[in-house]
Amino acid sequence: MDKKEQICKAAIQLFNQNGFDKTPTSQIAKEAGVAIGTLFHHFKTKEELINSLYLRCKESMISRSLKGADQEKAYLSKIRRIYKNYLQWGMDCTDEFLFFQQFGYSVYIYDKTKEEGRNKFEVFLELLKEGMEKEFIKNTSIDYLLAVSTAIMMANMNYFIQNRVKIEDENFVEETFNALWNSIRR
Amino acid sequence: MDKKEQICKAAIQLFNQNGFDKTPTSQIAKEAGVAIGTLFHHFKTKEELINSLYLRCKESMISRSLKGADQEKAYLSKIRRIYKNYLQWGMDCTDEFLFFQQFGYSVYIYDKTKEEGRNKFEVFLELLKEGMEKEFIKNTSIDYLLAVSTAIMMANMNYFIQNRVKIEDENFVEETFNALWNSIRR
DNA sequence: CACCCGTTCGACTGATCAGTCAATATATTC
DNA sequence: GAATATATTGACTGATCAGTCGAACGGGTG
Repeated sequence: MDKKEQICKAAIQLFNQNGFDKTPTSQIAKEAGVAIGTLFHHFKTKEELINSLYLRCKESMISRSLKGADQEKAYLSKIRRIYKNYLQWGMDCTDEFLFFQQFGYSVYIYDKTKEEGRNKFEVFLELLKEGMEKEFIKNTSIDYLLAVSTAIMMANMNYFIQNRVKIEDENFVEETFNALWNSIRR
Repeated sequence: MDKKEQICKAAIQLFNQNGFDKTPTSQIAKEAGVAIGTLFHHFKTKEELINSLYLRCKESMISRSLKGADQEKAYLSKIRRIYKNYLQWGMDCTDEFLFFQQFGYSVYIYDKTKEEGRNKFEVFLELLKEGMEKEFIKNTSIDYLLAVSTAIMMANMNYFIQNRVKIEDENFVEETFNALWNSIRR
C-alpha cells in the first residue's frame, strides 16, 4: 500500500494513454486512490513527477537487461543475453517501454534528466568499446553505435508488442537479434 | 505572405521548442505575426493544427526522399539514393524531422492521422516487397523490415544533426547506409 | 502522556488558455 | 460596381488545472 508507488503506476498508465497535458494531476490522484495533496507531497511539481518516472523506467530497463550478462563468456553471447533480457523486460513492463517511446524525446523531460539517464548507459558504452577493441564490431564512433543499437532494439520491441509476438518464438527472436548485430558487427 | 504558411512554420518551431501544451495558440499567432482569430480560421482547433502539421511533414519527407529514385536501375542504388535524399531532407528541413522525432508517437496525433501517414509509405512497402522477391533482402515480415529501416534512418539522421556531421562526408554517409542495409539485406 | 515529524486529506484560488464573435478588410464573381 | 464569399482582427469568456494551505492523523521516542 505504498501510496507513492500507486501514484507512479497510475501516472505512467494515464500519461501513456492521454499524454502529459491531457492528464490532470487530479485524475492521477483519483486513479491512484489518493488525495491531490498527497501527490504534491511526494512530488513538488507535475514536472518533477514526470522526470522521476523517466529515471525510474530507465533504471528498471537497465538493471533487468544486464542481469546475468557478466556470466556469459563469449562477447556475442553477452550481447545476445542482454538483448533477450531487454525483450523480456518489455514484455513484463510494457507500460514503461511505451512511456519511453512516447516521451523519450519530449521537452518535458529536462535535459538534465536525459543526461542522467544517459549516464546509466555507461555500462553499454564500455561493452561497445570492448567489442571494438577486440575487433568484433565496427571501428567507428561509439556514440553512433549506441544510437543505432538503441534504435533497433526499440523498433524490435515495438514490433513484438504491436504484433503480439511471443518471445518463445526463438526463430524470430534470433532474426531480430541479427538485424541488431549485423548493423554493428565488423 | 501566405499567413497559413507562416502559422505552420511558427507552430513547428514553437512546438519543437516547448511541446504542445506549453505552446499557447496565442504565442503561435504572435510569432507568426497574425491574430488569434486567423489561426482558428485556418485550423478549427489546436489539435487540427497539430495533425495537419504531422501530415505536411510526412509528405515533405516522402516526396523529397523519392526524388529521382525511379531513375536508378540497380536495386541497391535505388535504396541508397532514397537514403541520401532522406538525409538531405533532414538537413534542409531539420525542424520537420525533429517534429517527427518528438511527436511521432504522441497521443495528440490521432490514430486516423498516423494511419493516413502510414498509407503514404505504400511506395516503400512495394520497394521492400520487390527486394524480397528478387532475394536482395531478408525473407521476413515486410512490416518488420519497414519498422527497422525507419528506426535506423531516424537514428542516423539524429546523429548527423546532433554531431553536425556534413553529408559531404561520403565515408560516414556510406557507413551509416551500411548499418541500414546490413540489417535488412539477405 | 506529550512532543515531534512525516504523511494524508481535499476544498479552494489565481492564472492560463482554447476557442468565440462581431466588426472590418480584402478578394472573387457576375 | 454591387453582391457575395473569404480572410483578418483582437478583446473577451468560460473552463480547466497546477499547486496551496491548514487541519487532522498516526506512529515513534523519551
